[in-house]
Amino acid sequence: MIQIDYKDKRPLYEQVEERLRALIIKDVLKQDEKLPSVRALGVELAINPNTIQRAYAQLESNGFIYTVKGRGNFVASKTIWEDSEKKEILEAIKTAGKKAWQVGIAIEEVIQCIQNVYSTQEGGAG
Amino acid sequence: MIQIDYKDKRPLYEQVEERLRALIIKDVLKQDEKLPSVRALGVELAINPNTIQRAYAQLESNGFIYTVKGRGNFVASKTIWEDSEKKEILEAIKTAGKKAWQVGIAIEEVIQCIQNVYSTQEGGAG
Amino acid sequence: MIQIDYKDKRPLYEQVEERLRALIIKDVLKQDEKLPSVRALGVELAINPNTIQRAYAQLESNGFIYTVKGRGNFVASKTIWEDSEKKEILEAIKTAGKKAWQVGIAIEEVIQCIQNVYSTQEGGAG
Amino acid sequence: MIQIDYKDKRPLYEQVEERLRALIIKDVLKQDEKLPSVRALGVELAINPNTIQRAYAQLESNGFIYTVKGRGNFVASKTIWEDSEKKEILEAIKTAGKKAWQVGIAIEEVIQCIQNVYSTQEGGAG
DNA sequence: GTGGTCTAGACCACC
DNA sequence: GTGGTCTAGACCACG
Repeated sequence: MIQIDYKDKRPLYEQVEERLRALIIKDVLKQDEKLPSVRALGVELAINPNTIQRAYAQLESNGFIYTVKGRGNFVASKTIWEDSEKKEILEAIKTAGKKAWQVGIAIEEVIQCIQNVYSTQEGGAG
Repeated sequence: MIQIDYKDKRPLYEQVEERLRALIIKDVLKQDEKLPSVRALGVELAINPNTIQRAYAQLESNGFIYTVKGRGNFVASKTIWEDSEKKEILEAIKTAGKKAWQVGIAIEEVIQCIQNVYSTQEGGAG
Repeated sequence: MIQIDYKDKRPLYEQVEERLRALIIKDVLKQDEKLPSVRALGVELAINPNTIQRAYAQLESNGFIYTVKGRGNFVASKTIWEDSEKKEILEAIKTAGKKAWQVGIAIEEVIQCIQNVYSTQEGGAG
Repeated sequence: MIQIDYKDKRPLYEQVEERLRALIIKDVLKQDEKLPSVRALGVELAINPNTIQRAYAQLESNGFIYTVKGRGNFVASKTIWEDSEKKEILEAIKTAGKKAWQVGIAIEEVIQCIQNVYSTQEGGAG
């Protein structure tokens, strides 16, 4: 399902969280679909279930999944996280843009870079 | 000179490093200008000199400052870090752009956002 | 595991770093093998764990090992450092060769010296 | 006469020593020629005379110059340092060669590298 | 138990 | 005075 990179310096739970969030955003995991249990995913990734638990807790508090006691974890509706996620990403773009301006990168170069990304993604994945 | 945010969860030395790097990039600290001594800055920020030392060491190994034993730390020439810094920033923009594409933000909105940043910066500071 | 030379004037962390790097290069420490913990090696060498920590940090930033918080330090893949290491060594040979030329050592003598080293190594270890 | 690089991390006195040693080895400074006084060189390089003094002391203890109280410092005879200098350089070549062997650099490549240095030097300087 | 950060205080080399 | 190293001891985050 997902892949752990032990050479990544971030904590494991953060990696698990990021990977799952990506799957949800890309709609690989559909709304109301059940996620693997903490134990199952723990076994699959050879990771302590506590670590998986923590990743799930983060995802829940960010609105990406919801938990039903005794049943498991399920993908939440897009409507819950979509707006805040978009806002966060635009914020990141602003910050990066500011830095680009500071080191004197021309706006044309930045826009060119963005257009490259979009055309590559649409061509490669779409 | 700089300000520490104790609510920030990143390590102190990283904050100090980031703040000083920003000052150097914005050309507030000019080439060959002397930085405050580790002890002086330590006192000013109420931080242990060792922590300042670590920040300076990082800045040096990234080419932003150079150190002369017994004399102090000085701002290095732009030419040393300029290229790698630009590359890093464009990389950040790519990453952010990718995420924007994934959550379905239109490219026009991203470009609009960038243009806002540039016009604000040029008007406000330039 | 390794040996500290207190007559050596270089800092302790640099010695530790050098010794471990040598073990990695010689393939005594294999890829993904776990290094001793900072505390354990500190006890073994009668050195403060912070000093070991610094050596490990340097090795990591040079790509010789990778660190997983809460797990330990592990030997990285050769492919990461191999090229830069080779370049560095050839640079050292150039510098030494230049000096040899300056004091008037004949090229034949230098080559003879190199050949001795290689035949000794291949006979003694290989 | 010589040039100081403030971005060089080695102590100043070591740089001064190295530069002067190079001039002596290359025979730019001939035997029994007078070196500038510590004060004069200090002024020229905008360096504390104590630092120059230390460099001269090192050069003297290594046999490259000799001091006559009240007269100044003079270049010593080649015969004094030539042998030890050669030995030291060959030692450096051995060490570098050993490292080259360890990372698997072919002996042909090392020899090629040496030959390049020699032909370049003889062509460029002679 | 693992690494990572931080402090306080010491000592050294350099200028 | 400057930076650089080292120690001892503490606390935190991670698994």
